[in-house]
Amino acid sequence: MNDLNSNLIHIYKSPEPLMQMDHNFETINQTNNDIDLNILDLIGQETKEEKPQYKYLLPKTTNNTQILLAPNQSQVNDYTNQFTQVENTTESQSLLDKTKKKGDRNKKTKLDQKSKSDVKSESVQGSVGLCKICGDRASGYHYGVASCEGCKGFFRRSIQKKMQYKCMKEGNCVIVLLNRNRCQHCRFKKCLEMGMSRECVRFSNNTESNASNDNEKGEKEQKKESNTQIVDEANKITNSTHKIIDTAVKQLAICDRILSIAQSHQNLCPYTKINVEKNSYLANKKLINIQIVDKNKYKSEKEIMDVTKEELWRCFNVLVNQDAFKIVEFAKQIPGFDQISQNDQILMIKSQFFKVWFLRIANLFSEEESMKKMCLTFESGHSITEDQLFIIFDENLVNLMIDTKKYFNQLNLNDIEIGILCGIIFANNTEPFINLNQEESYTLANKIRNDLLEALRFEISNKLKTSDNDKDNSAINNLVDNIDILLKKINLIGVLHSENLQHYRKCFINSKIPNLIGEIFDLGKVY
Amino acid sequence: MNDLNSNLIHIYKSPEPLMQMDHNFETINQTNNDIDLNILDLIGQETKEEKPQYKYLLPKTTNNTQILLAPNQSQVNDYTNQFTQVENTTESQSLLDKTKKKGDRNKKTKLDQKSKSDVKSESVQGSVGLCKICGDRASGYHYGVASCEGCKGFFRRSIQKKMQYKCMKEGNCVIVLLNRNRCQHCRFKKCLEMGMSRECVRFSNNTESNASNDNEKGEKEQKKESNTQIVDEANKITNSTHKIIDTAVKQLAICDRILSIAQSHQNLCPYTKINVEKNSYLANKKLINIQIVDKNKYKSEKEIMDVTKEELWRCFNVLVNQDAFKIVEFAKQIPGFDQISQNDQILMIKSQFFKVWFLRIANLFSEEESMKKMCLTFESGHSITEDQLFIIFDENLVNLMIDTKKYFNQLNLNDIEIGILCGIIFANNTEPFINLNQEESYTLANKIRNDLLEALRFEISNKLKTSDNDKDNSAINNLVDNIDILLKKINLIGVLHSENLQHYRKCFINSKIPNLIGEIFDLGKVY
DNA sequence: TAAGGAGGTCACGAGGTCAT
DNA sequence: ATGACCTCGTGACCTCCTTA
Ligand SMILES: [Zn+2]
Ligand SMILES: [Zn+2]
Ligand SMILES: [Zn+2]
Ligand SMILES: [Zn+2]
Repeated sequence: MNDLNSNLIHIYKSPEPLMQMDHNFETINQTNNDIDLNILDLIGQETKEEKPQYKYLLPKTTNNTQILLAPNQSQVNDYTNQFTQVENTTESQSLLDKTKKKGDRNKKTKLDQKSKSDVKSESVQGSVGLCKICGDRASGYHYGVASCEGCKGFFRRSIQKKMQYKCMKEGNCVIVLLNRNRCQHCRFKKCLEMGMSRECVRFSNNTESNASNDNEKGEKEQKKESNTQIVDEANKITNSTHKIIDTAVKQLAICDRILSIAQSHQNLCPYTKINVEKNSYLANKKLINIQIVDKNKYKSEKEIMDVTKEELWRCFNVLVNQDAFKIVEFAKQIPGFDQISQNDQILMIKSQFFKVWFLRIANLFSEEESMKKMCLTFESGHSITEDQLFIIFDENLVNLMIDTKKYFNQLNLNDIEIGILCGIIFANNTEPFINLNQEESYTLANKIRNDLLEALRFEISNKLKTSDNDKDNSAINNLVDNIDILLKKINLIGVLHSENLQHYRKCFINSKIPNLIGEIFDLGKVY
Repeated sequence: MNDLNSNLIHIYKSPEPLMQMDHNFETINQTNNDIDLNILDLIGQETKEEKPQYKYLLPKTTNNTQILLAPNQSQVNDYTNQFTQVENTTESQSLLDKTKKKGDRNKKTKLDQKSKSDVKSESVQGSVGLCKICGDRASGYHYGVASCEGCKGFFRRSIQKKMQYKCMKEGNCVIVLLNRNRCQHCRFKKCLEMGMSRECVRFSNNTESNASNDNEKGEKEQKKESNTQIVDEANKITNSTHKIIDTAVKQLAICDRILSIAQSHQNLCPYTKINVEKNSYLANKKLINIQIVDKNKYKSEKEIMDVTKEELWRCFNVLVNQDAFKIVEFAKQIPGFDQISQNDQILMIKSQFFKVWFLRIANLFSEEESMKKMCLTFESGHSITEDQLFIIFDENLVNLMIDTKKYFNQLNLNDIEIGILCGIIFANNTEPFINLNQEESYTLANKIRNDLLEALRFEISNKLKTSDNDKDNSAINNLVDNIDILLKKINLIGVLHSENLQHYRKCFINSKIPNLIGEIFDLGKVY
């Protein structure tokens, strides 16, 4: 019967069965299974009744069909469902679980989501490599095998609920990231094949577990997969594609961030190039001039100076106060800023306010042609001269402001970059946070800062984009470094300014200070 | 009031108000609007009561705040919104909204007894926006597209039940919420157009901040004129990034398609290189030998030949029949094939069967060393020689088969490519469809074909990938062209074979033909 | 204490249900 | 047939716990 190479001999016996085959030849006769099948059985019945032309088994014989299609059989009609989970209704327990969980869900509070959006998956990546089951990025060794969160969870659930899966195809589905959810049976099978085991002792011995894994891996992989080729390729493509997508998504996020903050800035800062162009404050410049009418009232020059100084200081504050609203609003619109506790939002605004204010208005801190002096022009058109500034503030501060402004000019920043920088300055707060857990505020602020730095770099590299790559990078780095210097200068301005404030807090206690500015600068509170 | 360049003059009048400003200077006094504001008003109240230190307006003065933030105020909320994507419910929103939003952060805080529906609707709307198909409120991403429950269910039913719709108009009905139930055909069409697909399940899970953003962003951007520069730049980046993502997603879909069809092929075709290697049919080759025992029974040589021919033909059919089940099954597993109406599925299988069969078995249609003749080996190990084929079929057909086989060898296709090609051949059907609206079947078949061609090209380019790009493309194009020639040859085989069938239909009416093959080849029906 | 794996949590979206 | 609502599997993220 099993003679290799033995030819089959058909021996003619009688005309009725024209030819007769020897026993061996039965193997190429129709097997029993085949007898009644026709296309419709294979294609499956449609609900509507038509097509009498394919009449074999047209009446529903689902059972027959099931039996007859032995090999691939039970799924014939289910292939449509191949994405659904076969679901074996592990009833009672799971139902209980669910209802309970539902209760929990409602309890969910704000605490988690702030942290949720933050960290994302990046923390997990790296070291471990790829999931042995599906090729996704592994998050560590789970149940003895390097595997991803998905396969880990899947295996845990499968064991916990004692799931019984059934394959819709031949039980040899290829499992890769792309399709790992399409066949639970084969996924579970592969988990086992790869050596997953719930009993796997947790911290037995690293080397041991590694070794055993490797062994099993070796064995299994040999057995496994006629289609390693396919799997490898799929994994390769999937991974590279995911990388591309990750990058692109990240870019989109950055772009989104830039757009957001740039718009906020443009809308809330009257001193951007675009807004200045539109409104021409400079053309409407109105210099502030303070004259003491009756000088005799005062005993000394010094007293007159003090009075003048105080009034200038007051005017300055009134003018700054008008910007203050917008600056505070801008801070609030920084993506992520509102995640920080209010205490610390206020803290950050207070500590960084003057720096941001300066950077915003730097564009309108320029030389008055007629006077050859620097002149600071506000939105309302009122201007304060360099000389007046020297009256108001410490000499060092004003000099630093002028110096910084010059440096600022050299960098030739556009509105977008300035907007981002304002955000960075806010996030750069170095005052100790006062929230219950400072750490959280610190983390949040740091995230904002890093995100914005990333955005800044992206924006810069976009601005400087040319055909030459290498040159770009150095140019970018150069500009970034210079911006860093600028930030340091501005930071120093902030420091000097707050020193100045100390003086005002002591000397001009009764000055009428706008409330917002008063709060920001801690003025009018020291009685 | 608007004197350009008019300096403000502060005239000292009395010591009490140390200085007095002229009218103009009032403009740099606090405006009424500013009077009551402090940081907390701007930052917004936190629910817990703390911080007495910022006492201005600590009691909720939401209305005031609104009024006071006069200038950009109504937008102010918008800007904030743009980060959280809460749509403007166009109500008398304002700070109310703001506080609500804050609650909203914690997405499902049902503790807030408020109106459950409110919270829910907002959160739903906020997170995904509108249904891409009908404009209703989307309930999430379904089948890859932001869509409402209605469209989701509609698409699911359409797929599950393989519905065939027909448009009563021109097939270009506009689908909106109000009329979405008027024309199923166009609704389904729009679902597909918007990218709904069962295979394309959304993968990236951190769409929270990105995916939903971009569309709405786009709308908003158009409204803003002020900073076209930013918008342009952002749009440019966004668009290019989206293209990247689209490409990547498409790649994933292609990869999925390849994976799916390659696996089906591997599972259902015994003649793939891998399967042959595993099972070594060739080693078990059993030649079919038909001998007429009693030659005297027949009058002429011709009669004997006819008898032999019929028996060989019968054997051939039995053997092919065993493959037929798998071939039909394979066809059904072609992604998208089950969307076609059953009539036309059957039509396609019937018209393309022999071509696919040949391509599948081509690998085992090879020269028998001992005989120096071509020999066709089936899964069961039974073989049919070239000579026998010449008996069974027309000389032209057999010659073409041999020629095609040689050409096939030159191309050195791998299993994956052959699998995809089998799919392409099925989809290549040129017989007129018999479904009520042929157009639909045609469209579907064409889509399958194009998808598979894309997949084939992708697979080929992957296979041929080297460091050199240009060379690749020409190599790819070359191979694609050659495959095209192969397909044409195979097509001709199909044509010749069906001509041969005509003959058998007439001459061997009483042959016992396996049912499936009988139906596929329309045999045994012509009484 | 840090590292890292165990199990738990819950938003999300798949398919299902049933009053309309 | 439709779609609001339901059930439940999935996996990214979390906390807890063990071990070095
Ligand atoms: Zn995995
Ligand atoms: Zn499976
Ligand atoms: Zn819809
Ligand atoms: Zn229509």
